[in-house]
Amino acid sequence: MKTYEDLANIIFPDIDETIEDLEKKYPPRNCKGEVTRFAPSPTGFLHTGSLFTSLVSKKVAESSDGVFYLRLEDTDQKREVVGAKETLVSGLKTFGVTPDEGFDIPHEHGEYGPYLQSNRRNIYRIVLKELVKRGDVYPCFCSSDDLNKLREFQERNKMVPGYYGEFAKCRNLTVDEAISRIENGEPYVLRFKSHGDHENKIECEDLIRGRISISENDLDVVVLKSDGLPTYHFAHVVDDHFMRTTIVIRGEEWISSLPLHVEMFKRLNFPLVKYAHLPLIMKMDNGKKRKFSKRKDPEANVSYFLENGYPPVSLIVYLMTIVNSNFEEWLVGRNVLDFNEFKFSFSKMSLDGALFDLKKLDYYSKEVIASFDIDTLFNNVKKYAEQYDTDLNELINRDETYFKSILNIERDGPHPRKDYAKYKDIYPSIRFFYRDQYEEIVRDSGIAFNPKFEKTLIHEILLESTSLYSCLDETSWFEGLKEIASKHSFAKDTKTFKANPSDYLGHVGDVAEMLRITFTGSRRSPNLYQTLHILGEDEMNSRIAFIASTLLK
RNA sequence: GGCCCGUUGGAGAAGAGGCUUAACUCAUAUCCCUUUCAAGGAUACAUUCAUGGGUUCGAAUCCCGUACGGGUCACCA
Repeated sequence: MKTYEDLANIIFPDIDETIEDLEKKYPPRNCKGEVTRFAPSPTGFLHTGSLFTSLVSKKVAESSDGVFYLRLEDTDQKREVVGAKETLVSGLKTFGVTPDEGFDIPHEHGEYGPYLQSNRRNIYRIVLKELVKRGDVYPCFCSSDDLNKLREFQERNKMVPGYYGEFAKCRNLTVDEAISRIENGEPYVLRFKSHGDHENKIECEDLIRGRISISENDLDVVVLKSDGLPTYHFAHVVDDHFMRTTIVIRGEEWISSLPLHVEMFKRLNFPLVKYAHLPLIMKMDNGKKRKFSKRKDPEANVSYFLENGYPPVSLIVYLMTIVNSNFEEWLVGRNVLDFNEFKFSFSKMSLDGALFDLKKLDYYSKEVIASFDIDTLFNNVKKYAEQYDTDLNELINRDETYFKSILNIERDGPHPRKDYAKYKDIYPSIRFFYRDQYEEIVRDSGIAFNPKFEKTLIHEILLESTSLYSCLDETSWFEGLKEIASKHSFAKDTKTFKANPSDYLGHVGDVAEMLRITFTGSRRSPNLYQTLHILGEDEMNSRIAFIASTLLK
């Protein structure tokens, strides 16, 4: 007659260490703050929702003088994607949600590692060995086929599906039988023997939701898969205990497995961590709310924002508006770039999923871009262009100083221009500054002067305007423009014109438009005077001559 | 379907029994400013808090039911 101890030794012949040893190896931290973590699995890109979760985790640690670490949950090799680890690490860095400790490339850092779950195999096996000894974990030889049949049977009979109670066949196997099947080479998994009863309710405390009452877990879940790696549930309990996490911050989708986790903590005699379950970020789809989807929503991938040239802080600021409801009010009257000084609190967190609002992102992104000083802006744009925007990059490389002066139009003063929500918007609106591009614009879309005015008149005004270049400042330049306008029977300002429209051909605005179209090929452009001086006198004259010649054809 | 969580304007939301004529931000609309645009300024936009009932002198706020939305039921996390 064999014992659980024999079983444990057969399953884990190489394990000598105990939970006790692990407790000594990973002692409680001497850190007064909260210990939080971000624990993604390397199955693809950095998800916008994950960024949100990690942002909150980072904020909580930061505001309590604690630790925020990164742990990679790579226990599902089938889903693992090459390069995903790097993407995750670099993603966090570019968004400024940098961990204090944990997984990193090339080397992880911290005293509580390894921070890559596949390297923690032995830790799980040590804990598991003890659980087998205690009879809390048992081998299960059911095939996925058996499991499917069980499930179908349960569904047919309208029973709760799952491996539990009387349906948990392998839980009642004798130790002798289990041992002989293992020795026969039969594949098996390890399951946790639940003591729970579905009829009993337990109360769980959630930092955001308060008390949640849920039925006890009664499922004998798999804790060790046949490939020797643990499942999420088990790894979560072991890792967050030995890495000394104090608050587990994760998505709302985990609430339903909370009873299982609570039961495991109890049976392991580990003090229960605190939990905070975050609302999911949602998306409107055909009038229905649903959670962000990897496949359907490009914005679910954080790189969407990078590719479009949103400054990373813009996304973070936007996410902050969802994180805490009082953030926006706090921000009023402050510089957006000071967003980091905001104090996070769980109580100001909403309970239901927010719809992702691109328009609001754009609004804050304009604020962010307008708040950058010109050098920062220039460097950011340059980096963006190098990576994602070849057209823009080509223009920048022609002459950086020239490009910088374009970027800097109307950025001084109390109300800097806010025309870009993302760097992708830059190229189409500034390319007219470059001669070849300008000619392309004129060729492709033509020159559309207001047909109200005679071509000869436009021609005359254009030629006269060349003398204005020497004006020393914008005021005198504009005065000069008014003189020209007035000379040709245009009102000097809109008001005068509106008072007696029949007395005039038009107003200065019409005259300015002629110049604007001539220089930029468009009726809309940034400040004309500054534009003119960036182009330079020669270029101005050349463009006037170019357009003027077409007028007299 | 079982279980869990949630429900205040188009969106994010404040609100903890009387101070709410429901804050603040985005969006939208109109007006002002203005040589165009981007801004900036002003105003408007929920007679009502999913719904039905209850508790109370008094409810968006407390209780119960209903509806709706979301999540979850894997050897995925």
